[in-house]
Amino acid sequence: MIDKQSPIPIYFQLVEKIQKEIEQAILKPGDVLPSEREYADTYDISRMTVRQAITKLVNDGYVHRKKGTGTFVNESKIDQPLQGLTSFTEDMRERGFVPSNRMLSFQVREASDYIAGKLNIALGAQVYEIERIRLADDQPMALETTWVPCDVITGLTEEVIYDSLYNYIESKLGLAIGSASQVIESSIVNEREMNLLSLPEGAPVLLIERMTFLADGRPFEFVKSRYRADRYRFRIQMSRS
Amino acid sequence: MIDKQSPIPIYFQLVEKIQKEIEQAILKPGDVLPSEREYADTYDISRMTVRQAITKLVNDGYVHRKKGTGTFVNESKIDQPLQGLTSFTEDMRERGFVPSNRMLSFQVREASDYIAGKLNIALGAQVYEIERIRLADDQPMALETTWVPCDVITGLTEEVIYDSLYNYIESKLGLAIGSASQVIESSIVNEREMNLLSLPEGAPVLLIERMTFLADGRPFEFVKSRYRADRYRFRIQMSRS
DNA sequence: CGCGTAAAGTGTCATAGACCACTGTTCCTC
DNA sequence: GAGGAACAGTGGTCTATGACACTTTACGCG
Repeated sequence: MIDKQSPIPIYFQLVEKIQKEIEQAILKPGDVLPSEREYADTYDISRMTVRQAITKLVNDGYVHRKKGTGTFVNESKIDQPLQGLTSFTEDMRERGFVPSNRMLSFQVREASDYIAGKLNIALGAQVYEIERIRLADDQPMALETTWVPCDVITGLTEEVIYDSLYNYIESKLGLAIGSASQVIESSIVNEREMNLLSLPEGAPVLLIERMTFLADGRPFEFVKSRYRADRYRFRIQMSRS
Repeated sequence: MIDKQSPIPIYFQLVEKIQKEIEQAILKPGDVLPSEREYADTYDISRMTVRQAITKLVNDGYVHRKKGTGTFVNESKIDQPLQGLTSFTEDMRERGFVPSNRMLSFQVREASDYIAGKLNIALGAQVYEIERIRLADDQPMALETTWVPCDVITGLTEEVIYDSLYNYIESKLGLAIGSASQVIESSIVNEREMNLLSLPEGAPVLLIERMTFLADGRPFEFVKSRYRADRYRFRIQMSRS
């Protein structure tokens, strides 16, 4: 288990061992770890070395110590960066739904003042404008309009859109997606949305505006979505510092 | 300088001493700290104790170590909680509003099944339940109910709440806030909210549920907020990977 | 049976010494 | 002068040990 001859420090071997046990649910949230003295005896190493290992696990958010009681596995692994930037397609798959689209319109047009400003492109530059209904398990989930500058994302077709825009950008164009800035607000459906999303009058919807940037900082997408509030909740993880 | 008889641990006295020197610019960014052995000699303490102090400073982002070279003061610690996890108070200040509260109720009670489950505490354990109206520039912005387990956050008073809970936890209790998980959804005001938030019937509100965790993984706060959709938009930044 | 106290177990703090790998300097050789 | 080897200093790792404070459990007294 612990190889004293290995060039890998002993304390680090122990860190990895305990991490693995937590990930494999051998040690579950709330469980007590063996005591420091016990680890020291078991592996015939110094207690200070055990301490060094556990201190690292504490700093990494895996466990916490309780004076006079023991060391316990934490509830939520803070470390897991599972909650990153995802597309609708990825988002729905993660939630266990089968995502699909109903295309309403796909066209190339000149950017309006508003859109050009958002995407930081010249007024009147060409953009793709895509409007579609987003479905999850064939149920309408959201109405979405997307604007993409033609000179940044080239060769866009309806087929690409049916698959996954993000996948196309990363796999086919070889561009790295960097970050996104989103604004979320609450609203009431208008008449058009009522019909398209099969909602009654006065139903609440979640408005999400998203600006997405490539890793080099160029904006490549501006999206306005209206999600059915009865079917969709937006989840995020955030951390201090 | 270092008092071995003090109940304050030696390593911690050293941490504070070095922190002060950095804050008072006696040690400037880029400067080398005295070596571990030098500290040990100067204050006649063990090198391991010095090491413990410096390790804390490394974890807190004050300094970094360079093998075979020395320990250096980091560049100015950028105040970073910006796009991260912020309280209502911090959030509003950032947006240029003056935040305030109108307390509706403040009590200690037994956790309901639902709340105990959320906060991962024993059923019937004591929690603070705080309900208040959040104001920005004296205009009602949100209705918020907060549950805080008594055994995790001790000594909570109305005065503390009027100031800032997060500030109290970090400054007074010395606990580090770790991460939060939020769920955002859209809804329509109910009658009670209508009156308290001065909204017309059928107005949309943004529901935000937040679970907040200490750095050690313990949940310390569960909040349900209802924001006026006409005044509040939720902004987030996220990045890939 | 209840309550307090003792014991056992835990993390916390601290000591002193040792060897290692890495970095920068100094000095010697060619 | 250039190159390399030796050296001194630094952080990184590890051992072995001890005292202390806090928490839970067990026991024994009343």
